[in-house]
Formats: sequence, C-alpha cells, structure tokens
Amino acid sequence: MVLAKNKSEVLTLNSNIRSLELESIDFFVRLMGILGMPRSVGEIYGLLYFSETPLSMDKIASKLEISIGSASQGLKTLKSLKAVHSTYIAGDRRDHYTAETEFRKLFSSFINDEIMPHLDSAKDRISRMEQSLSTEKKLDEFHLIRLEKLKKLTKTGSRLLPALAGFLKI
Amino acid sequence: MVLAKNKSEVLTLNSNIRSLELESIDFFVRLMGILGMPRSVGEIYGLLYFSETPLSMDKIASKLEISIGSASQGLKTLKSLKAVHSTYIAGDRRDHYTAETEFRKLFSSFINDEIMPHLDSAKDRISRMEQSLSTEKKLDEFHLIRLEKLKKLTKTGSRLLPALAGFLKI
DNA sequence: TGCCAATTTCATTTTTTTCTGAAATGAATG
DNA sequence: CATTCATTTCAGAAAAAAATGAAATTGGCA
Repeated sequence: MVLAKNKSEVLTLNSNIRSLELESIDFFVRLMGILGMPRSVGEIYGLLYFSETPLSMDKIASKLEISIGSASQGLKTLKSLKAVHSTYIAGDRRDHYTAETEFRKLFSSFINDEIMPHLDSAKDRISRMEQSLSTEKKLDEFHLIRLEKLKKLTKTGSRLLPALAGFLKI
Repeated sequence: MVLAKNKSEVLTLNSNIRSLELESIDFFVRLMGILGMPRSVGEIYGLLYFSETPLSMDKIASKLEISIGSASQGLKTLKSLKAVHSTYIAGDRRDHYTAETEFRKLFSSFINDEIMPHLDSAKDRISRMEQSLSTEKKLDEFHLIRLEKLKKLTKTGSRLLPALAGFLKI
C-alpha cells in the first residue's frame, strides 16, 4: 500500500493522528509560525516530534492530509534547518525521517540561516547611510546619533544571537 | 494643504524622501519583516527614525505614498508596541509622531505583546498533552522524555526572553 | 451644540504566500 | 539498462495577509 485508495483506509490513516499528535502539531505550527515558517513545516515537525518510528514522506503526507509537493517542500526546509534527519530502513527504498529534538541545534541553525544574513546586509545598508549622510551634508548631531544607535543595534544582534545559541541548555 | 493635489506637489513631496530616508525605510522594513510586521509598519518607523521633526499621519502617508488607512493601521501597531509617541504641536489639531529610539524598550514590548502570549498558550497545550498521555496509556519513556523537553523549552523561553530585554544596553 | 478636520474602521481589492497536482528527474532493483 | 517507485520541481490554484478607499466615528473648536 502506497497511498490510501478508499474511504476506510483514509479513516484508518487519519485515526492514527491521536490527540497527543494533534496537540503536538498545533504546538509546533504555532511555534514555527512565530519564526515565519509555513504551516506545513510546523505540521511535519509536530508529527515527527512524537513519532517513535521514522516516517516516510508519503506517510507524512497522508497522515497530515497534505500533498506530496507540500511534504517535499516542508521536509526540504526542515532538512536545511537540520530539524529532521533521514534514517535508513532496511528493505525500503524510501527515506524515513525523524525529528531533531535538541532545540539548541535548531535554534542555532535558524539564527545562522535566517537571521545572520539579514544582519550582514543591514551592515551594508548602514554603510550606505553613512555615505548619504556625508554627501547630503547632514552631518549634524541628530543624524549621527541615530546612525550610531543603528550600528550598536546590529553589532549587539550579531554578537548576542550566536552567543545565545551556544549558551542554551535545551 | 492636506494632500497633494497635482503633479508638481506630488513631486515635491516625494523628493523629501532622500537617500538616507530610503535606506532607513529599507532597513526597518526588513527588520520588522523578520519580526513578522507588515511592510507599512517598517516604512513608517523607518521614516520617523531619521525625522528631526514629528510628522502628522497625512504627511507620513503622502511621503510614503501609502493610503491613510494603511498609515492609521501602521501607526496603531507602532503605538501598541510603544515604538512611536505622539507629540503635541501648538495650533495644530493633528497628532504628530516621533520614533521611540530606545530599542531595548521596543524589544521589551515586542516580547511582552507578541511572544509571551504564545508561550502562555503553549503551557496550556502542554497540559493537554500530559492529559492525552495519561488517558492514552502511552506513559513510556519515549513520550515522557519528549514532553519534558517541551516543558523545558517553554520554561527557558519564558524566563530568558524577558530577562534578555532587561539586560540589553541598546 | 453643531461643524469640520482628523482618524478609525472595515468591506473590498490587491498582493503575497503557500499548497496542489502533474510532469520531470533521480535512483534502486530485477 | 529498462522499469518502477520515490522525490523534486514548478506552473497554476487557493488561501492568507496587507493595502485601499470610502463611510462612520471621534474630538476639538467656534
């Protein structure tokens, strides 16, 4: 059986999502939502988080009733964040996925992949502001102070965030 | 003059957004974007950040070429985050706005308004998971450990984030 | 109090994001 | 090396989020 073909099979598959899984999915959909991740990403992670056995992509898709396209995209995102790992299962061609449960790791790669690039480009933008400030002859205290604050903000961010990830014990 | 009525006036207004303002707007649109705020919110804050004089809502809307509806909504959001203050200007009925530039304050109210409510509801969700776990008789080590990790995650979050806001010197 | 400018609200439109489904690609097996 | 199953990709559909614009509301002032 690859995909459910009739109603009773669908029901069987759906009934595999029990209240614990539902709460877990809800939990991670919201958490990922805060971090700007699409619903499907939270759903997949939430499902895997309480799964004792690794799950194949098509099982994930059918349990969550999402398309395999979504499942593929969602897993791609989760892989890039190192939030899931694929496991080898003997005698099965398919990849099987488990959730990475060390949140410190997830947090760390989220910061590196999603936040740091923004902070880097913010620094370029600040350089251009300094440029504008000198060419537009607005070198008054007001503008200089505001610009200094921005520099301090980005510097604090790019120092604190990676440090935080190392410091966490979760 | 309330709103620009003809082409030359529009051009005059637009030319008030100079390269420094443009970079500032760009900067804050992206920063706010990371925090899940709509474009207009970042635009308004970015404009006010480098404005020496407080600006009225209609001036903000015309400079940014956004509707007054957007400006009103954006300012409402920024007010709720204490990211802008309204200033009284003698002989002018309109409210005039300035940017709060102590990022520690903004960060603090962002955590309190946008993150903490999620962490609170996460705790309820974890309670329900414990409920499910006992009624579904899945009280095995695997599920108990995962649940403990979630508890630790939310506890760490709800302790660390507010502490962080107090600790920051920006 | 009544007027009018300023602001808010909200139904509708526009834009952006996410999901779907099918075709293309890849990869293991006989 | 051909077949078949698994996965990725991507154009279009659907859903969600944000912006608009006009009507409703507010609040200061004569």
